[in-house]
Amino acid sequence: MASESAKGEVVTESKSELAYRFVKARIENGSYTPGFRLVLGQIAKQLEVSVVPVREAIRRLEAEGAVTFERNVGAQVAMVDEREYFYTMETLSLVEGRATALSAPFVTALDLSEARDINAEMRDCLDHFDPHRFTELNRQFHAVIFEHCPNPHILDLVHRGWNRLAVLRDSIFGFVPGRAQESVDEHERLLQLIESGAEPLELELAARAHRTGTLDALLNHQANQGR
Amino acid sequence: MASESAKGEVVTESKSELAYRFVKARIENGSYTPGFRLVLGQIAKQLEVSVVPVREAIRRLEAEGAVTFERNVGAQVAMVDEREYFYTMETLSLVEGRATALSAPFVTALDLSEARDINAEMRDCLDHFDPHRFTELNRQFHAVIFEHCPNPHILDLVHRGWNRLAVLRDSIFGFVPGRAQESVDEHERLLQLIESGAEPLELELAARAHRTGTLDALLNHQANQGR
DNA sequence: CATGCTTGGATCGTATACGATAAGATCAAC
DNA sequence: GTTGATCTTATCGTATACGATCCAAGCATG
Repeated sequence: MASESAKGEVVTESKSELAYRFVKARIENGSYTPGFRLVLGQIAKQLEVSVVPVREAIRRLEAEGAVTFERNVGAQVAMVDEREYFYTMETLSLVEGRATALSAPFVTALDLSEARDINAEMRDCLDHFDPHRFTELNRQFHAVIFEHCPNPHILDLVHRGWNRLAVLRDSIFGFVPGRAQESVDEHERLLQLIESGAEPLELELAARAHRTGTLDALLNHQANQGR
Repeated sequence: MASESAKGEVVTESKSELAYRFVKARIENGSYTPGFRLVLGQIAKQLEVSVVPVREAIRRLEAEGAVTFERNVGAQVAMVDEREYFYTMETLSLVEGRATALSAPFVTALDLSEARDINAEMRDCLDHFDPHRFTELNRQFHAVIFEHCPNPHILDLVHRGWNRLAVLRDSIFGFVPGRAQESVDEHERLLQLIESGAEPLELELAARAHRTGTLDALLNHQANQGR
């Protein structure tokens, strides 16, 4: 009874969970790019676990839309069509808007301060030109607000959307000139709306516009580059 | 080489898939009600398969939000708070509206006719008072339209929402007096809009209102019953 | 030289087995 | 009779093993 808890670490992480986080992290940080083939045995060997939990992790990711899995053939990181992607982002903005409005009443002063810290660090990223970190912080920013969302189902829809977006994160996101600055400013405005107890609808529309703004900027940017 | 294909049946269904459909069907038709405990070994025995594919199926359902799974404790059909539920439906309506608008250009005359057949059968259900079948047909109706949705990610958000709603389907849905009739009429109107090549925005709003109408009716109904 | 068949290896799919965990039952002490 | 500790059992979590499947490379045949 002493030996297993002697590990010091929190004992609570199943192998399956480990594999899940492992693969998901690599997809999100771009090590595994869309189309990358995920071989169960390989991953299992890397993590020094058997294939069973790895398989389970992969199927979870499949259910989340981050990977595709074909019977007797194997899994690969989901491929995405950029055009589809933009529509998805826009639709996601509808859900995010709602989630923001629902969460607002439960956001504490501490959260607001934390969010402002994150936002400040995002400004720094603008100067240092660190798109990767910027994107990460952006996610954290919204997470601080959404973590209070009283409706887990809606929150789940948001997370699912994020998982999808995650696959292309670094290839699509990054800095669209000028937009990142706007984005940071809009964050501050969102916080002020929350702070002042704005009407849910006003918040919803503001949050929706925040995402839509990014989308428009992205499309313009790509159009200007002749895509 | 002869023996395995001699089964006549389509060989293509993994045990895991079998288990997945099995459990999901029972959740949807109400055999497994929210809170029902899903014991891996039991299900495995019923299906005459080992626990591994069952486990995989359960985790998939977990990722879809239909069941909850606690480490070393087990799985159960997801519990839902009705209040949360209504908000979820409303938010889902936003996504469904978008999905409808995106799908419309690809809906064929054949689809329209099929949809009308389904809708006619829904009218029959009104007479025979068959809520279960009505709900099933309702899902089919929308599936006929959505199957053309050019954006799999958005479609996936819709399906995920449906999966969540499925858990409570028979306890929440069913007939709200008068609403079912309206619903059938709105379906016909939606079909006409699609047929006439209406603007995407018009379609989106109409489809959104369709869902929202059901929600309002539901809330009123429950309020009148003193809930 | 092209085409179809055979064979081999890599990978997946699932069964079985066993250790680990948690929840309830039993029993002793107060 | 209540409380607390120990024990039992049901169930989960994962490793290992093996059969099934797919893919590609090589060979035979026209």
